[in-house]
Amino acid sequence: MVEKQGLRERKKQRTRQALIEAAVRLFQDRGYEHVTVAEIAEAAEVAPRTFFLHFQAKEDVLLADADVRVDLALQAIAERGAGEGLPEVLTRAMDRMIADTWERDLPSGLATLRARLAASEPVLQARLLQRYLTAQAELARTLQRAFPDRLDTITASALVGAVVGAVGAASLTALRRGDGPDEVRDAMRQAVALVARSVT
Amino acid sequence: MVEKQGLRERKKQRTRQALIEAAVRLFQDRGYEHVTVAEIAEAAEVAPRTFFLHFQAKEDVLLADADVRVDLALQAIAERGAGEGLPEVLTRAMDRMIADTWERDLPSGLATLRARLAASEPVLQARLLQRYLTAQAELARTLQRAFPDRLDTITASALVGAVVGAVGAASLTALRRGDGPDEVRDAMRQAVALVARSVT
DNA sequence: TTCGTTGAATGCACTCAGTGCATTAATACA
DNA sequence: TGTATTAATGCACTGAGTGCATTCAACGAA
Repeated sequence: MVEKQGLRERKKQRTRQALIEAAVRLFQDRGYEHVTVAEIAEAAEVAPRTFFLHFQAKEDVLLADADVRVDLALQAIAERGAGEGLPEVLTRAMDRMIADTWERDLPSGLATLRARLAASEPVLQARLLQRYLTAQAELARTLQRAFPDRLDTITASALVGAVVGAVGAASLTALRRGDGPDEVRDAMRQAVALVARSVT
Repeated sequence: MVEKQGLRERKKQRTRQALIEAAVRLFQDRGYEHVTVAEIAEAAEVAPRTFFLHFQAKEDVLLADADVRVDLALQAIAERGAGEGLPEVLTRAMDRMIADTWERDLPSGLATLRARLAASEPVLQARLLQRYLTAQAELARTLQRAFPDRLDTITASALVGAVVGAVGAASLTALRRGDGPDEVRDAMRQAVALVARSVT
């Protein structure tokens, strides 16, 4: 698993990591808006121009590894059991994503900061939800194919939009009021359950 | 209803409208990223600085009347009748927004333009989402205050997130496949109905 | 070991979004 | 009429992000 990459690649990753760590530290101290890209670069001991060699935009330094776990959800839909109905499949798919988020992102300190900053900075918030939106279309298509006689295109989109919107809003609200990992996870589950009820 | 406002206010609105129309036209012709604020101002025959007197940011020119629609929904919640339950109020609030969208945005092509631009420009997509999130929080707060014994903070957020997410996804899907105003409106209504069922 | 190739990092100059501040000129109002 | 507002403007500035040419260390083949 651990590919012994070349020295060049390792150096590149080291630079990238230095930028992330510098950014996180500075954001923690002074807030997202009050830190310039130039300052991040200086703290990481690279040229300002180098920052944009690794990240498309300032926000991306925080979202770099916050990948949307779409594959897990798609897989969960594919694993549909014989007698399983729509609400069960939907709930299982979302639970899979939530569990992964809870296990990997929420307990780690760095991820908590990311969540906190994302909850308070509109720009970050938007970028994060944008990723979920991109995933929505794919989820909707897969779900419709799994329940072709139950869902038309519009209903499938609406349903996925609803569940993603609900989970997003619930987790954001929980994070904003300072909930811990367990409460945030519960809020997300509650949101899924709410939407699942609409397709009983 | 038609307040005869002072000359100063009317002139201000005329400037604002000129900026919106110039922006829409230019965006249509050349795409969002390839139009500068300076060019919009020039086409509207005002100084560049004036643009930011009317809009906080470049993308706000496309969401100019979104605030009005949020107000419509808030008002609909406030007008809650004696025997009206949560699903009725929610449906009425969303219907009010949908009707306004259908009457004003869909025929003018503004909604289509917005959807098309948002689909092709990630930056714009992120910013538009950000605006919707802000509106969501306000709606959730108001809805919770209207049904304090029925909704906790998380459920209120999840519910509003669900309905906004559903309507957004449904309308986007309808617009993407080239539906006309009536079909888009019906798709949005269908999405609301879906979510409303979860709180019967 | 040598030498040509690759690519990460850099420097420079540039565009554009957005802000702060002071000023102008037209409207509102007493 | 004279005074107070305020929309619009001009100017100078910060900071994000890009295009381009250059440098130099790592790479790989002879």
